[in-house]
Amino acid sequence: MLLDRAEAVLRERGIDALSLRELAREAGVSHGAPRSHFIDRSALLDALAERGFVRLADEIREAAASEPDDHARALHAAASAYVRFAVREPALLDLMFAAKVDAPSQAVLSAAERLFDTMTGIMSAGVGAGAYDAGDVGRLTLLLAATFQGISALVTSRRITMSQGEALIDDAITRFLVGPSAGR
Amino acid sequence: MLLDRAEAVLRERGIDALSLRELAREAGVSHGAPRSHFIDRSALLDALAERGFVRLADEIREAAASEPDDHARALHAAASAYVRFAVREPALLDLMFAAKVDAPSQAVLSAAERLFDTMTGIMSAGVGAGAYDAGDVGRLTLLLAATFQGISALVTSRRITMSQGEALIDDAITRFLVGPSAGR
DNA sequence: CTAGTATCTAGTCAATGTCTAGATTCAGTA
DNA sequence: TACTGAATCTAGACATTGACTAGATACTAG
Repeated sequence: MLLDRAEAVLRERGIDALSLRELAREAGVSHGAPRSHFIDRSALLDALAERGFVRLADEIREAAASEPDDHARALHAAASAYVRFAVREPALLDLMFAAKVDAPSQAVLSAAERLFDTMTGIMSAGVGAGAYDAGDVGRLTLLLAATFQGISALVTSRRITMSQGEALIDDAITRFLVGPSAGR
Repeated sequence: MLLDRAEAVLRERGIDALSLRELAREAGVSHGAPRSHFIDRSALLDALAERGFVRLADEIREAAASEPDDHARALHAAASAYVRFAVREPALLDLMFAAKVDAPSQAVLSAAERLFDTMTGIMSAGVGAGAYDAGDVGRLTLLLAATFQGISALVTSRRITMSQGEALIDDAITRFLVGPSAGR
């Protein structure tokens, strides 16, 4: 599909190299053809971001599901999956969390919400395991999302290496699981 | 200066609207004139990112300095300054932490390092106050930087509101200060 | 078979980044 | 003072791109 090819360009050569006309050329169609599918370049970018959220949500859900009996390990697996996604698709993650001047599209917003819902599910498993109170899950999930995204941003912007990122994950999750009981 | 005007365009209309030719027009010079100062559009963007890091570092240093006697309040002030910067300059912050396909320029890297050094200074004050061990400062500063950046990213990408961001700061710092003593 | 929708073609336009040759300005020096 | 060299700017050119349009073509549902 057109989006697959666009995603590959994004991955290999960054967002600046992503051109509607070049995608059309590669696909062997005329330069106006993509317009039937995406009215805008920004519509294409939105579609890419949307797919990115869905894929990222899938990957961390699956990672967490690989450790159903140990909440700490599940969190760790999810975080690791998040950072690995960031390393694999840095430009896409950038796009997903780009600062838009106008409001993000509804499709992107709901895809982002699906990611957040997935993370909420992972965190809720911790309630059953006694890691936190049910009433704190919302706030804590938000904090977890911010932490994952922050660590990933440091890695994709080349401020730290991937292995430093992994170490940060350890620190973050240790702290995450220690805090709630001691915190109040 | 040219960079001031570029920063204003970035703030008001986003990175896509930032055009060398338009800057030249506004400055009343020919379209080729900016080339004497910036060989590339990306060179201009790098210069903007560099300035952004310097300004952000100044702002959080000053914020933390306003609470010299209370480390927790200093951290809170720094975090709040960070998020306020993000709200004021979302596109600039995006630029500062953009995922580059090639390595970031040396100038940008060292400006980013100055921000990190500033945060290290703030954290080091916590050692004297007994909040953490000196040996943990490096790792904890990295985690703090990731947390600030993550919260800011959620705000600038419109996933959460600014006041939710402020609440997240509270949670993050509470957790940050509780963890170290209990964590090991 | 037909009507209507989806997709594609081909042409056009304005805007942009980049490059180049040459003019202009200006500070420091012989 | 006169000259040199660097910094800055001008003006023109070119390829590329996103956006828009009118019209052709393919495809699907009734």
